[in-house]
Amino acid sequence: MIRITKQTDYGIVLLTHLAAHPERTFNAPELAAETGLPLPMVSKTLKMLTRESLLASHRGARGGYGLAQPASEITMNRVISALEGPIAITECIDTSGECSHERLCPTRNNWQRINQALKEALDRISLAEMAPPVRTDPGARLVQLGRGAAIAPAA
Amino acid sequence: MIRITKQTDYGIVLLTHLAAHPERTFNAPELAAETGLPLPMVSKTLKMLTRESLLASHRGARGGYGLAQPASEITMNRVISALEGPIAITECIDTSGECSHERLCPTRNNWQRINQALKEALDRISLAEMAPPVRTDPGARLVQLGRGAAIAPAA
DNA sequence: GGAATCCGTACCGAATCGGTCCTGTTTCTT
DNA sequence: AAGAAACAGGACCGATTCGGTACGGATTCC
Repeated sequence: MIRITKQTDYGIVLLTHLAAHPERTFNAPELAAETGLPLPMVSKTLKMLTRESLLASHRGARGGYGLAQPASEITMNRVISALEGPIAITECIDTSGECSHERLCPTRNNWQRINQALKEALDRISLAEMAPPVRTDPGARLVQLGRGAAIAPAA
Repeated sequence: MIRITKQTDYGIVLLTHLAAHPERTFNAPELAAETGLPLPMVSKTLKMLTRESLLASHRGARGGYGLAQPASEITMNRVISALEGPIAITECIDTSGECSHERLCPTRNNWQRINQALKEALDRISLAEMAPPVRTDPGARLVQLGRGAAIAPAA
């Protein structure tokens, strides 16, 4: 439910990896190797993030990718929006005029309310917060089960 | 992006319709007619909402559906969770043990953070808030373009 | 007993997703 | 100046999911 695509998952993994090494730049094969993700997907995802200006790219030999901004200034809202495309639609959201269900459909405005709530929630989380601090205290170790990508408001 | 399915959209339309007439109960054909939605889908959606105990059903002749609880006590989190299924997974979220990416994947825990943020955002919106109050003041009329179902954190 | 109504489930076409590949274009190195 | 390294942009394909339909069964009212 309210699931993000695998590519978005990949994107976040890549971004956090970049955020963890701000001094370096990475090319696509390096990132694929270091994250364990399939190269073609990594490449595709990096392109997309660059187009949305979350990443800065450098072409040619010795080219590569780096964060376009400090990780603390990149919000998860921007990341997810960039990768999942601008909007998800059910039919009539962009038919910015009449709608045959108009009279039967008073919920329209309240979707904006939900949109807004989710948007704000994601805006409060920065990429810097997603990249885990390097833990040296063993007692504070977190349980890490694997890569997950569920956004589940399940109770 | 982070899109809900059409069925969830339908479900919310149906629930708000029910919430707007708490005294009545409706059978599936009535709801389909009054909301303008296709009957088979309406039926399917109502069943699902019943199974998740958001609706109370009554079988047999003169049967029908009604809200299982007051609209103010039903949160959008519950509604969406009920219709979109409990969880959306990318591979290894339920492989509750090892994960081959374990060392490469420090983001796992932070997904919980995002999950939690979205969950809380949706928990703050009740069904009662989605069903628009009957407006008698023309000056306060809202612009209603149609049915929409985008959950877009686009900036 | 019959009709109305909900319940479960199987099924199908269409769209989207995950993934690959190929052909540019740019830039560094020698 | 030439060639290699790396990004850029699409086209393409199989598999899954989504939107929608249909049918047989169970339950309750009249």
